[in-house]
Amino acid sequence: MTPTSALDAVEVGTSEAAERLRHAVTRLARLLRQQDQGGLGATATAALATVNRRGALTLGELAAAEQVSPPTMTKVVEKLELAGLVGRCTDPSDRRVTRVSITGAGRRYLDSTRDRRTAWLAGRLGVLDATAVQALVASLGPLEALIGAEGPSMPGGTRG
Amino acid sequence: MTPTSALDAVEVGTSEAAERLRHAVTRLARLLRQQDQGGLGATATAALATVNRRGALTLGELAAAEQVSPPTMTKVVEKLELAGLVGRCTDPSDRRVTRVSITGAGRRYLDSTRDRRTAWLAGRLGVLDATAVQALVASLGPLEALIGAEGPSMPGGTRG
DNA sequence: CAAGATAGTTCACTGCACTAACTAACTGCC
DNA sequence: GGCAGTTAGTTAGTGCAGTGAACTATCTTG
Repeated sequence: MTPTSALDAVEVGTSEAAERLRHAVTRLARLLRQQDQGGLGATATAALATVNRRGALTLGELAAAEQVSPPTMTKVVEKLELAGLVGRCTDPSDRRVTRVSITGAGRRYLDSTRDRRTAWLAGRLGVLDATAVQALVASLGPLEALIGAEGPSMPGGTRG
Repeated sequence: MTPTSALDAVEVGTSEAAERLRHAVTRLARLLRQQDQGGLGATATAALATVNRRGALTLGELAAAEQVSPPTMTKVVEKLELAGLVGRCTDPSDRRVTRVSITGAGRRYLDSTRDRRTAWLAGRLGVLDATAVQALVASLGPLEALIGAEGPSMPGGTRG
């Protein structure tokens, strides 16, 4: 409780920053979800993007990657499969395991809807000045590190 | 469509940034929600914080501030009132209007749970290096501007 | 083959959010 | 002063996302 250094100030700042970040993220997520209506849903889209990025994954891996529980991912994949965007195949060596892979339609879907999906957010980014956008872009790496995501250029090291 | 300037590059970057931001925010929001379990819920907590920050608000103002629909806010305030954290009083000049104000218990609740609520996030912030934290802190303003939030030091001008 | 572990699924439930429809109160007009 | 129109909030009904517990099917080990 008595770190007589700059860390103390950082700690205080961290708490406030956490509070603001929490608030901002909560609301932005709600806005994003509202924008997404009529589509697959935020989780399904994110899962599809992850499958596209990382290739054939097991259902469990995908659930872990998207930080949802297995039952949730089962339903998400079900929906994606119904839409023809992913395929499920049983792993021949471990027949319990289901591997999920993206289909051509899935890839096309991601391509064709990327603009629409990001249009709202990109539009709002567009009205910010360059400095603000730069600040946001600069925060993406830290944000992904915070989540423990395996985004582009993550050195790993999740210590949870 | 032919902005022959740095704006073009910015546009391309914006789309990618939007995609990454979307993904990051979606997952971080889910993580935050998972952490919040056992409490009031993210929306209720955020609403309480807003009431604390901005003083007595009408239900509609609060709904707009938190970007939820009026019925949702009705239920949120109901819950908060049930917990004794806010009070409702009818505006004497417009008896349709309900003004929501925080109670002492509400203020105490915010104080006493702030650490716990932000502990997880602050903890994760803590393992990032100073540069990353700075980048995140620097992004808070832009993030709030993006949302259209009236956070600290926002010049107002909600154009909705 | 029996016993235990693991991957995925089904089931029943919770919680958050929405739209549509309703009530109560205020405003304006005749 | 009383009735049409508007505004604030609530109630009712619905959908979706996510969970935990229990179940099935498969693999592993003795």
